[in-house]
Amino acid sequence: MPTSRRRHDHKHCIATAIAHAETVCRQKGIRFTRIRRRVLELIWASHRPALAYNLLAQLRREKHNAAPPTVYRALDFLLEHRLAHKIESLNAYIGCARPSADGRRHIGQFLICDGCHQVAELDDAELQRMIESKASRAGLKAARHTVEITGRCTSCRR
Amino acid sequence: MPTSRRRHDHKHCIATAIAHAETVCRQKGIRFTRIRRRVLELIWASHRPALAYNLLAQLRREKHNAAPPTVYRALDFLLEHRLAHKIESLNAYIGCARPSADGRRHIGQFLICDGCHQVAELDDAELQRMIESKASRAGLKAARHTVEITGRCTSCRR
DNA sequence: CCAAAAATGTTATATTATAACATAACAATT
DNA sequence: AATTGTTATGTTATAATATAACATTTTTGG
Repeated sequence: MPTSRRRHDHKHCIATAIAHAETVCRQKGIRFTRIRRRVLELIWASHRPALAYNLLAQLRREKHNAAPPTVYRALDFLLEHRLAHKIESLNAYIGCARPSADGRRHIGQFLICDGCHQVAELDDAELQRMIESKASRAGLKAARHTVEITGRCTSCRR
Repeated sequence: MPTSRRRHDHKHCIATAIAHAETVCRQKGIRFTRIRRRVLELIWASHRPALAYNLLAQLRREKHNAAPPTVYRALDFLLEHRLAHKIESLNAYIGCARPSADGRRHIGQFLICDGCHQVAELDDAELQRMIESKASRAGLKAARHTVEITGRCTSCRR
């Protein structure tokens, strides 16, 4: 759980994520609009997964006419381009911490702490290979996977 | 994907699952009531995950006053005692195919076919060990995990 | 039987997500 | 600058998933 290291410079996390998103969007020729950018910033406000309606409430402070589709469309965009991920077991959204600048297929695995609710992302090729291999042996050609590991992080165990 | 084998005797699946549930409940001294049994039977009607409100609609045919809590309570019971599992990426429920008669902690992994929507369950110790080890190395003591692998089963690839 | 505990009934509502259609902004071309 | 197609956003309504809260019934164990 890298994010539990004390006093990490979180503004730097946000800035990096946004800069990366800009690069990706420029490269792909897709539009990083104000709404999409703002939603991504709000998601990155912490290392805890954000709920869609919380994002909406925050967005509304600045943008009175924001509605559910406003947020869900932005989320769909961010998920599609892997700038964010959905944590299925929480129905919540988190910024992608393992951007792959290249077009490589990226499938994360998530570590969720029960105590502080922080989430860290792995992108472990060995684990992915084992998953694909196990699936294949059972007759399924894996296209993607959801891996969410829940427990207690080091700080929360102290 | 074992369930895609031709003409498997599905009534046998159901009967086995119900018989197992009876055994488990007797052993644990918990109550396998009519509602709980019926919901488990409905879940086992196929190897596809069942949606809670579909279960409710079916239940209502026989039990006019069934309401959302009727189904969700039964589901909670079945999940708690690991007679069923929730597929998080689908918000749907499936019967547990890997009953452990002993009290052993059982955490499944799921194989989901995009084509026929059937789900098979693994209970792979090696995979679980790798997951726990990767989590541990990243500073998380894993307590449980959600592993849902999506792709195409053998029959659907033909 | 009686009291406590567990399960179910009942009503209402919270939370998450999408449908459907209208309008606006943008981009490329003339 | 006007035209046109495309993408993004606005807007209203509603679907789908899940739980809260409290009343009543059923079961269990003394």
